[in-house]
Amino acid sequence: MELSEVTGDRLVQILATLANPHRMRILAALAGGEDYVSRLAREMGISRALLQVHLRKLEAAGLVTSRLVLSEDGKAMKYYDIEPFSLHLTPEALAAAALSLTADQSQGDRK
Amino acid sequence: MELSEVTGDRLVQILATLANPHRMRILAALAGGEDYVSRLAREMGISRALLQVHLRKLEAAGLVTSRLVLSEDGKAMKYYDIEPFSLHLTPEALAAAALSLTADQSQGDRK
DNA sequence: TCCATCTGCAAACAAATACTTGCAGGTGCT
DNA sequence: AGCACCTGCAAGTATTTGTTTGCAGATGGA
Repeated sequence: MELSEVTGDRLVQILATLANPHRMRILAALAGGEDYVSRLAREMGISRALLQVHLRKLEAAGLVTSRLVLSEDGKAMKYYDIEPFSLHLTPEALAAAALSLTADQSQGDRK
Repeated sequence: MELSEVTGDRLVQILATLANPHRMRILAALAGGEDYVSRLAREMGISRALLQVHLRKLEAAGLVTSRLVLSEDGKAMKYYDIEPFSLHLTPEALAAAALSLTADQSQGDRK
């Protein structure tokens, strides 16, 4: 995914998603190869529920993908993998992205 | 500012700061040249108080700088300017940054 | 003096986020 | 049946973030 391909709104979503220690560490972990939820939670030392919440956000932002795999012993495992991206942030790039921010001037038109 | 120069924690701060429509538009406006608070607020159509809050965040993140200028007619004007940055975000780069996240595993050790 | 401009900030409220806890369903093995 | 795995999600609470409103101080000119 390239910066030139995303709208301002989507860029905001992506940046907000990346701006979190847990999610950053999750990406770091997945950078070493795909993994399934329970195991990843154990490796990171966080609860599965918490991990799931973050994984859902990462997936919503398009930063990771998931697939359900039936293991040999019948267990359903959900594997997550990184969706490659390359976002070169510069003042000019952001200025360009800002042009495609939705009309209203705040964040997600409140009321 | 380069990605390799910032710690994981600082990167989180920077990304969180960028992940906001108002602040993105402020940067876009400043990309066209420095400006002072009141004028910028008028141009953007937002309140001065709101703009100030966002400018403070941008400055705290090191994305803009400010200087107080005494205009000819004696008014004190606060000019803001962009602090150039170039952050190339990739899974690998984030993984590297994640290594320097502070020990605790959540966001800003709560209690 | 009154008005227009510039600045700054805090208090109060609204809304979005993060996290925990608890419950639910599934398989297979002993 | 009971235990060890796997999954999913919602309710409740704690915390952070965003925004408005209101006040305050300064200058210069009519």
